[in-house]
Amino acid sequence: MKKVFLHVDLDAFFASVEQLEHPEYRGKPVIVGGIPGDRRAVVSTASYEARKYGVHSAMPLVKAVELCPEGIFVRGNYHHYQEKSQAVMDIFSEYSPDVTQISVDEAFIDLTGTERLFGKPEDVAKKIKNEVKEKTGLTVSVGIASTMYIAKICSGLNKPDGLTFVPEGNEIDFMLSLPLEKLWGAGSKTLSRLHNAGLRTTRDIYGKSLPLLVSLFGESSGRFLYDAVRGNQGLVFGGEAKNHSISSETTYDFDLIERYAIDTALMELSINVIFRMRRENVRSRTVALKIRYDDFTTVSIQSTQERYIMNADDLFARCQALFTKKWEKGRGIRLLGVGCDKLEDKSNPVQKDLFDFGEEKKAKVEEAIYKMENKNPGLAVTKARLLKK
DNA sequence: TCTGGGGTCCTAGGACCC
DNA sequence: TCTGGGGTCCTAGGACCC
Repeated sequence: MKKVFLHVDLDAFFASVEQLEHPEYRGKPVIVGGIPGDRRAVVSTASYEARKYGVHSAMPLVKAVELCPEGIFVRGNYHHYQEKSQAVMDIFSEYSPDVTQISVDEAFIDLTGTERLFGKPEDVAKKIKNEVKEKTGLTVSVGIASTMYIAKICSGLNKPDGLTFVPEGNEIDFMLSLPLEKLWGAGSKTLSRLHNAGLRTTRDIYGKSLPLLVSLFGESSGRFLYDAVRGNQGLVFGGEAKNHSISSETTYDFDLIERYAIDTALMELSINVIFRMRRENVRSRTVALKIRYDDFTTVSIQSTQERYIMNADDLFARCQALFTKKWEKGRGIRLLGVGCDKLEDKSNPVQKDLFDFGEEKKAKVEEAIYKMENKNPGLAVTKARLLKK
């Protein structure tokens, strides 16, 4: 059966949502990510009006303010974007049972075998674009191809409000006409390695054998490059994950030096992670701690214990222990992160001796707090220590 | 211009075992 | 005596994505 995939990408998603909800923002440069004065923020999304000033994602906010002083700057409301995203994903599901969401603003839709029901892929794409526009006010860009990888690349070629189709049989020509920077999955490091190896185009890579690419770039990257220029690459990102994790990290406006402030920060991050684990009904035995110093050097340490992490205090204590091991006292810390790895589904049974029953009471208290907060989201019950500035 | 936050996957080295 | 080869698991760091 002929395979057909759509890749759909919401245009300047966060900024577009802001413009929808604030008519006075429409037609103006909107920058989501922070407001002037946020020292260490970066741009999350810039509206197309803002992009004309040279503002783009991942740019330090300070720079964006400089380039576009009259811009409308907002920190953004991610819960809200999530809801909008869900509304769009629901529309996709009307056209195929097989929708793979790979981030908040994009998804693959497998249209294989749906032609009799819904018509030609191009017509389906147009219908989806219209329906999204009508129901949510947002525009999307769509790529259509026989592989997910090519669909993903071509959805990005005619933004915004684009529709790009690579007909069957044209896959190789399409890939060989593509500048190297458009290879999804090859970032700046790989590009410079390719450059150093004398490979400047997708055609250069296409001309090399698999063993040669593997010897140059290693098993995984070599194979990736070999497949990618043939349009054969599977899902580079967003596939079914083997090892789930939940983490929370914060970059502080000013460096942390003192242990008390650090501990307060670790506790806050721990509470965050625990509550999200509870919401997702998962458990873990592995804690990961991340420290980024003021010069941006980043270190991490993790440990797996025999017992499951039972509650926020437990997680906090483990974080403190890891932190003490790794900390270079006196250096300014710009970021701290706490995470739990190797998440397991909590509904699966667990061996008794991997449970610490002494810690269960605290877990119950947290459970109650969690329920209270769910009932009344305005109420933030939290550790007294976190209430002080 | 001085670099967010939330993820996933890969690699290399060490420990440990047979 | 001065040294194998393979497998697996764990950890730290890094690349990449949106």
